Order: sequence, then C-alpha cells, then structure tokens
Amino acid sequence: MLNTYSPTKVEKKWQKKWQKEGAYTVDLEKATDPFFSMVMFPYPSGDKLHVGHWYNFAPADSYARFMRMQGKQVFTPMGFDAFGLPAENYAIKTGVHPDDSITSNVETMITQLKRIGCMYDWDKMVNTSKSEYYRWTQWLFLQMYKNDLAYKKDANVNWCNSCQTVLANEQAQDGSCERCGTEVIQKPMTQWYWKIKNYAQQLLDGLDDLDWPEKTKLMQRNWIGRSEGVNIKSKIKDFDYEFEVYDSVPQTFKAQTFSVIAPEHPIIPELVKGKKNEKEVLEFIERIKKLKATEKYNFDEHLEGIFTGAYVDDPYGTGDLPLWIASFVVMDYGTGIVHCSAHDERDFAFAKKYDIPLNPVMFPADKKEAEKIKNLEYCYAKDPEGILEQPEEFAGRKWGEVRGDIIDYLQNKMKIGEETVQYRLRDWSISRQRYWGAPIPIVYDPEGKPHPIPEEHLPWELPHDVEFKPTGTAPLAQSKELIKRTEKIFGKGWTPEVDTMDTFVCSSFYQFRYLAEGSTKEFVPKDIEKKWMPVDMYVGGPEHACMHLIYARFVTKALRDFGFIKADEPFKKLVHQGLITNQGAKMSKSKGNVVSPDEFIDQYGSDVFRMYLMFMGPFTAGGDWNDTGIKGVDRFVQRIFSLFETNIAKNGKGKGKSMNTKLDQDSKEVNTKLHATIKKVSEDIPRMQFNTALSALMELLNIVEKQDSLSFEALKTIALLIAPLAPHLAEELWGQLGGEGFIIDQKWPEYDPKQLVTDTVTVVVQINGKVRAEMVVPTEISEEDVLKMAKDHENVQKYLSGKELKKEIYIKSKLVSLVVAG
RNA sequence: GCCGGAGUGGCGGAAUCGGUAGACGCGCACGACUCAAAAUCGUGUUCCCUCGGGAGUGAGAGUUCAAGUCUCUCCUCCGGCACCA
Repeated sequence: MLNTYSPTKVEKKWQKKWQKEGAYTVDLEKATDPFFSMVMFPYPSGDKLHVGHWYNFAPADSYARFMRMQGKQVFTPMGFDAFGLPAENYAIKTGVHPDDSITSNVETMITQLKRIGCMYDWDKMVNTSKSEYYRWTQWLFLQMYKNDLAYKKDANVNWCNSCQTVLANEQAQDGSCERCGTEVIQKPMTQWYWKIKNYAQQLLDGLDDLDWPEKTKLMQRNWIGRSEGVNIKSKIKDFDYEFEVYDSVPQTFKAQTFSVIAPEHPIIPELVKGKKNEKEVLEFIERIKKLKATEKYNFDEHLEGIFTGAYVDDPYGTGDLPLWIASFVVMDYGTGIVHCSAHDERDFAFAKKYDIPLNPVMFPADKKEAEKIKNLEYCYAKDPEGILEQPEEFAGRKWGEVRGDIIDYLQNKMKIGEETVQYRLRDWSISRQRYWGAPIPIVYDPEGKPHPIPEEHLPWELPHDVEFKPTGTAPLAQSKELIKRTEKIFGKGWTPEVDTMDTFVCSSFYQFRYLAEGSTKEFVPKDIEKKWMPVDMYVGGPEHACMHLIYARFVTKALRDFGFIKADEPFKKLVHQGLITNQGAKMSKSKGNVVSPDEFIDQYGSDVFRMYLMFMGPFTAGGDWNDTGIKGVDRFVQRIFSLFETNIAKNGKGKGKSMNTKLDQDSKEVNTKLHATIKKVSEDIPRMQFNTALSALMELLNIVEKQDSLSFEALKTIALLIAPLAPHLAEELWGQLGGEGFIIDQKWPEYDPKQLVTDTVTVVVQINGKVRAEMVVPTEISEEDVLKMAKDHENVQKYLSGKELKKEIYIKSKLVSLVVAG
C-alpha cells in the first residue's frame, strides 16, 4: 500500500530545515555570480496575506529558484513598507498606536510569508517605520537639501473643515470628505518639493536601455511628457511684467490674436488692482479655483473666461493681444500664459464664445473649404497639407514642412523667441501633514527660516506622544517631547518641521538598504552596491508605473550624482504580475470579496496552491479567482509522488550526491519527451510562462506514468525540473532518491538536441488549404519522395482525379500543400 | 477625446517564425473498482451532420498555396492620460 503525499507535514519540515541551515542566506560580500531578485515589498496591513500576494510572490520565487539552479547566488530579501495612512486611520478609530499595530502586523505577516516557502533572506529584512531605516529616509532628504534639489513652495491641499484635517486625494473624491461628507476645500500650505523635473531628460533617456514592459515605459514617457517648441518673449503693456510664452506649434504664429492666463496666476490680483473690473475678476478666479478642486474638471463643460482689461505688448508685430483669464489654462506648465490663434480647436471655441477676433493664416488647397476657414465656419488645425499665407516669406508653403524654418525665423530673424523644451512632469511634493511617516529633518529658527538638522542628530525620532484624533493642527505639532527636544538641541524659540515624508520616499531607495544589512554608518557599502546593483529582476504591480517606479529611478540618479552609488538605474528588468479579481471586482475588504489562501494551504499545501496560481494562466494576465481547477494540480502532485514511490520501491534508492546513470536508459519515447520537457521548462521559466512549463511537466508525467520502470536519471531530472515550481515536494523527492544537500543547490539539467530528433514524423496533406490526409514518414525523407507519397495517397487521389495540379509545396516535417484547379 | 492591450470550446487557457486550431487542466458523460458513495484508474468530450462531410478563433473585407497569427474598417471589454497651448 502506497502512502499519499501529506503536504502540510512535509512542507513544515523543509521550511524548518531551510531556516536552520540558512539555505537562503546570502553572503553579499563573497558572492561571485550575484543575482538580485526583488518583489515590491508589501504594506503590513492588519488583514491576512491574500491571494494577490501569493500570486505576486510565488512565481517571483520560482524565477529566483530557477536562477539559483543556474548556479547564481540569488539574493531575494523581503521587507515592509510600514509607514502610511491605513495604520494612522486605524489609530484614529481604535486608539491603538501605529507603532504597536504595525509591529504586530509585521510579525503575523512574516509567519504567513514563511508558509509560502520563498527563498527570502530574512537577515536583511527592512521595515521603513523603524528608526534604523528612516534615519536614511531623513539622510536622503538632507542630501537633496544640500544639493539644492529640495525646496519649499505654497500649494493647495485638500482640507476638511469639519474633521480639521488634510485629506489625501483618494479621501477627497467627488469633492467631499470620505469620513464625514463635508465639502472639501483647498487650503494653501507650505510644502516641500524635490526637483525631479531636473532629471526629466535623464529619466526619459534611461528608459531605452531598460528591460521593462513597453507599456510601462510608454506610460513613463507620456508622464514625463517631453515637448519641443519656442519661448516667445512677451510683456504686459503699461505694467511691469515680462514673461515668456511657450508654443509647440509655432507655424501659425501670425494668427495669434489674443492671450490667456491661468486663473491661479499670481500677478492677476495686482493686474486688476483698483480697476473697475477688480471685484468681478477676483470672484471669477475664486469660482474657477473651487470648481477645479471639487470635481473632475471637464473643459468642454467649463470653457469660461473673463477679460482682464490688460494687453500683451505686440509680441509678433501684429498688434497688441487682449489678455483674458481662461479656465483651461494650466498654471504649472510653461509660464501659465499662452498666446492663442484660430488654428487651435480650444482657442477657436473660446474666441467664438467671447467674440474675440480671429485671423486665420493657413488654408486648405480646396478653394471652397478655404473660404469656409476665412469665414471662421470651423477650426482648421494641424493639417500637414495646410498652406500658409503668412508670414509672407512662407506664403504657399505647407504646414507640415515649415516647422524648423519657422522656429529658425522666430529665433534668428525676428529675434523674439528661443527654441526650448518643456516637460509635463511636475516636481515631487513630498510633504504630508500626517503622523505616521518619517519626520522631515528640518527645524525653524525663531525668524521662521528653515535649517537642516545636522546628520549627527539622525535618526530624528518620530515622537510617540501625539493625539490621533484630528484637532486642526498637524499631529507632530502637538508633541511636547518634540518641541522640547528641538529647543534643547537648537535653542529657545526654535521649532520643528511638523510634516512627515510621503511614503514613496521610503520606498524609493529600499533596494540599497537591503544591501546595507542595517548599517548605521553607511547608506550602502560601495563595493557591495557596485557588485549587486541594479536589481536584476523586479516584480510588482503596474499601478506603480508613474509613482514608485519613477521616484526610485530619480532617487537613484540623484544619489549617483551625489557620489554615494555607482548605479544609474535601480531596476534592470521589471515584470508586472496580473491582477487577481473575484467575481470581476478587485478584492477589497469593503467589498468583502477577499479570498484568503489559508484554507487552501491547510488542505493542499503551499506547493499546490502556488502551482495552481501559476497554472491559471499567463503570469502577467491575472484573472478572476476560481478554485475549481486546484484539484488538477493536487492530482499532479500526488501522481508525481507515487511515481517516485513506485519506482524507488522497485529499484531501490540512489546513493549519495552522484546518482549518475546515463540519461538514455529509458525508451526512445520517454527520452525524447524528457529532453523536450527540459527544453520547454528551461525556456518558459525565464519568460515567466509558468502555465506552459507546468503543462509540459504534466504531459511528461502522462507518458512516464505508463512505463514499467524509470531510470534513476529520469526521476532525478523530473525532481530537478519541478524544484523551482514546487520547492517542498522537490526537496522531499530529492531526499527519497537519496540525494544529498538541498535540491536547490543542484545543477539545472541540460537537454541534448540530438535526443529531440525522432525517426519518423507526421506530415499532413492539404488540398486547396484543407487537410485531406495524414502520413507518417521518415524524418529525413526527400521532398521528391514525400510529394510522390502524398499524391499516391488514397484519400488524396480522390481529390486529385480529373483535376489539374497547379502547385506543390512541402514544408519539412510539417505538411504538403497541393493546389488544384477545376 | 488621446495613447496602449485584449477578444479562441461549458470554463481557465495553449498554439513562441504565417504551416494539423483547441495542448495541459477543470467540468461533464460513460466504464472499471465498490453493497454504495467518495477517492482512484480507463475511455470520450469545439459545434453541426443525411456519417460523405461541413462550419469554426468578436464582425466584415483583403493579402497568401496556407491567416488565431499579417493589412484595412468596425464592435466590445480592460488599463493609462485627461485642459500641457
């Protein structure tokens, strides 16, 4: 009577052994063939690990295991992105201090993570909320400050008057407070920014060499939003204000008849001061600002403006341009002032609405249509075939061809503009008016001037004595300890910065801190950084494409420029796992559709569960959760186990590490399939195509199960092939075979291309594209012979008789295609 | 609106270079074992059919000896950006 495989017992046994013998601990210094594999570290919420975590972590681990079996020293650390809003909200609700809830959540999460059986090197774990970590978050701030990449600026935050607190954008959706429903207002607050914009071009250029999904690279490219154009020197008439106006479509500059300025532009109040329209303009501005803040602003519905009464002083020699305030102008792109013409859809619509004169200068070749443009019947824009009428020097030339010449003309002939580049990327606002984050290491002198906290005072501890219930002041401002500490070190009247840093700051550099092994002296040891960075494989969700994944790149480039590291990109290769939904919806606590892996692990074990997640479909596709197929994978595991039991019972165990017998003792059929499977699995795992790797192994099993007996070498190969996918089972089989050491330290099997060649192949015969016959032929049959065979085939004869054979094609070892007429 | 990606049996999916569409698994049906059930094992399983075949990869056209795969038009779903002059 054969035993059945009992995963829970076996898996626990190996997890203990791995830990005890440090199977996954990496000597960072000694490693000679390093491979750095990371997953995006999780947020330690109070909920249990869910299916999504497993779907992300388990395949990433299988990939790492495969790399290890290629002989590399694979470093896969794990950590916790522990600062952030949920813990603070939980504290507001329950009074439990975030430090306590997070500490206990991390503990539970580690226990759960260990059940997956991943190769995590727990010695190098990081937790961003611990002072030994966030001292480096603060250190990073100081470096940014020192290198002039950090600055302060007023900006609006979402504010709830009833809760007396700042709200994150997600909490202020639809313009009302998530908690109490009160209308959210925009309150100006001074915020710290980091100059990511300085790195826009580098961040764009660096993408070319990254092995990242094209989609993600495209998203970053669009996010950075490089645009080329001209800055036109301009000034306001009878008013002391000079500025530049950005134009990326300068071909039709002669058509520009008015200018628009963003409602938020700081000069507006001065511009209308004492004028008779002052009140009207200020009211307009307030109304538009509010509108923009409280809803998803739709410019089609809110194309609004008001005349300032001022004029831009003849920028093109075509006359002064009336300056309007327009709802659609963006303040933080260009200079917040734009010249407008008849050749832009939105400008055209705006001018029509407010009866502003237009002067088209470009027309289609068709006379009738050109007449319509002259009569302003519709807007004619961006047509490469459009023919310019003005300026005279360009009359008759096509819009699509003059861009470069026009820029040259504006710059060198008229001398009113300069060629320039603009980016959409905005500087990174890193201030959060929140408690549970890394305190910004800044203090203010009695005059209110900011000073960086000297490095010797790091970590600048997050105070413990705060009230979580919102009271209108920032949580840190209420800490007596923090105020006392500040005065004690810096002197009377000095005050601390009370904002904390965006959690994306914490996660922008954790890859380096994994390599630092908790060092308090060095951010990261230089030789280790040089050896291990950039990260060879990074796995995580696509939702971070334009946040974490761009911030981490920026911080890496900045630290390189500061001289602390050598790498200029953090993540060489990136893969996004798909999203697992339940009943079509994203799993969330509020929807109550979160699937816990626990009951499945109890019943089937980690190996079955992780393989099922991989078998569901392509890793990058995700899908809707459904457990009906898990049985199939369980059967696979049980069948593998009994295959080994049966054969070992028949043939006995192997001895020691070298159980080498030749890999050709089995039947031709088994050998061919075995080598084909090695090939398939070896190709699929690096491509993260676990579903097809697994189905190849199932096909192999279907064949070897039918054999009377299998060679040791075949069994050994099968155990090795499943080791990345089912690590516990593979270790157990390795032990049963009599192998020494861990299977993960064995060499990955290689296939012999000669073994893949079979003596005969099946060739099909197509007549006019339809399959009419099948023939088994010797692999090396000549084209002549196979065509003759095909034509002689009884079934083919039926279709050929009495018809003219027009064409014969033979595709080696695949098919014969015959074309007949009549 | 703009930019991406995807649509294949009852279900998850495979087909990597234009070459037998539906691998592998689930489910289902029948059979073996069993008093019986579960488990396990075996056989079958795209649809239609007059058993000769015919149709078939979101729809329609095109290129080709041959199209899930290439080209064009359209539909649906998913993701991203939303006033960037």
